[in-house]
Amino acid sequence: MIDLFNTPGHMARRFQQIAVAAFQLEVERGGFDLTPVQYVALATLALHKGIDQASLAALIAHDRTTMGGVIDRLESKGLLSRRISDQDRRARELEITPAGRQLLKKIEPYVQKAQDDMLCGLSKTEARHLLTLLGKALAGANDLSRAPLKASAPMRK
Amino acid sequence: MIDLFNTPGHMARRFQQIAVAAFQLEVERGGFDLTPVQYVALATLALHKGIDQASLAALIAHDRTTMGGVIDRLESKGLLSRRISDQDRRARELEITPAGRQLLKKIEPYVQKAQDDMLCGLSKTEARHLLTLLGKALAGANDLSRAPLKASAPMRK
DNA sequence: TACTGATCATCAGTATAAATATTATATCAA
DNA sequence: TTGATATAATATTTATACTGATGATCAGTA
Repeated sequence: MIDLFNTPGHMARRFQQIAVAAFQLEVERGGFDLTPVQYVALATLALHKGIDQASLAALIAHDRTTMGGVIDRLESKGLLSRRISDQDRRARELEITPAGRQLLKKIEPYVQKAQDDMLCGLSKTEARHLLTLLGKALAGANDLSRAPLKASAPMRK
Repeated sequence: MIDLFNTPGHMARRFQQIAVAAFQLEVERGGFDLTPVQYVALATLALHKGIDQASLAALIAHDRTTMGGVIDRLESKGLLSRRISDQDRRARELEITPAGRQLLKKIEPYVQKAQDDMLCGLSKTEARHLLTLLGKALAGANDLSRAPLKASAPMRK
């Protein structure tokens, strides 16, 4: 019989569950209304002006279908704008709005606090060690998920 | 600016994403139709005959509401049965069916394989170390999530 | 030009996850 | 026993995540 509670699968789910809860808690404490995924998408967009949805999804290892909904919600909050690309009429060019940029700046300390919170049971050294091992595991198993992480925007062959 | 890709939050999401994908892949390869959550619920039920939904949810650190849907799907697959408790007519007593028990037995090697897959980037020693650190982090931050893990079924005050 | 294959976005469907409200039932305290 | 409180399950809403399919468009080629 498998010892469920010590499997990487079960621990992965718990860790993610705690990560989301910590994020929500801190961000709400700051008076913001933003989910973890929305934050990551917006923060990444801030660094990649004019990127399209599929490329953004690839950058943060998200499914492109899921990303559509995330973008919708960010757009309706006025945090980004979306327009059809001149170069490629299939693609939507995304751009962060001034409101989005301002939100990112104000929310950052709360996000940082949440990151610390979820590792509160570990020493500084242990925390660093955990992130290193986790990073190595992710790199090794990256291709297993539908939305593997790509180092940069997908190449045109 | 936060380095998103090395935050515990982002890594937690990726790790969970890969865990689910590895599980689906192996389980499908074995010809089964079961999600990770459904598996954990069923395997835990096998060890706790006659438990009610809320207690099962608490045992595996799941939200009560979410568990309702999971149970529904397991019931419709004929893997468990549900009846109103004699002791407490609010509660539904759950019991794994013979079909459920048989499925658990047959699916186990595939589940085990998935657990190995998601750590394929690590050596045996590193994998053990990662699980230890992850366990310690979870214990320290357990109370942050809405569905904290409880050692046993919730106590009656 | 017409064809082929790939890509971008979207849609429908299923499942997980949590928050909130409601209903039914228990339990405790006055 | 009654009234307050707690709990079990359900329903509803919002958000994430993936599968498979479709339509529009693009790039390269015959």
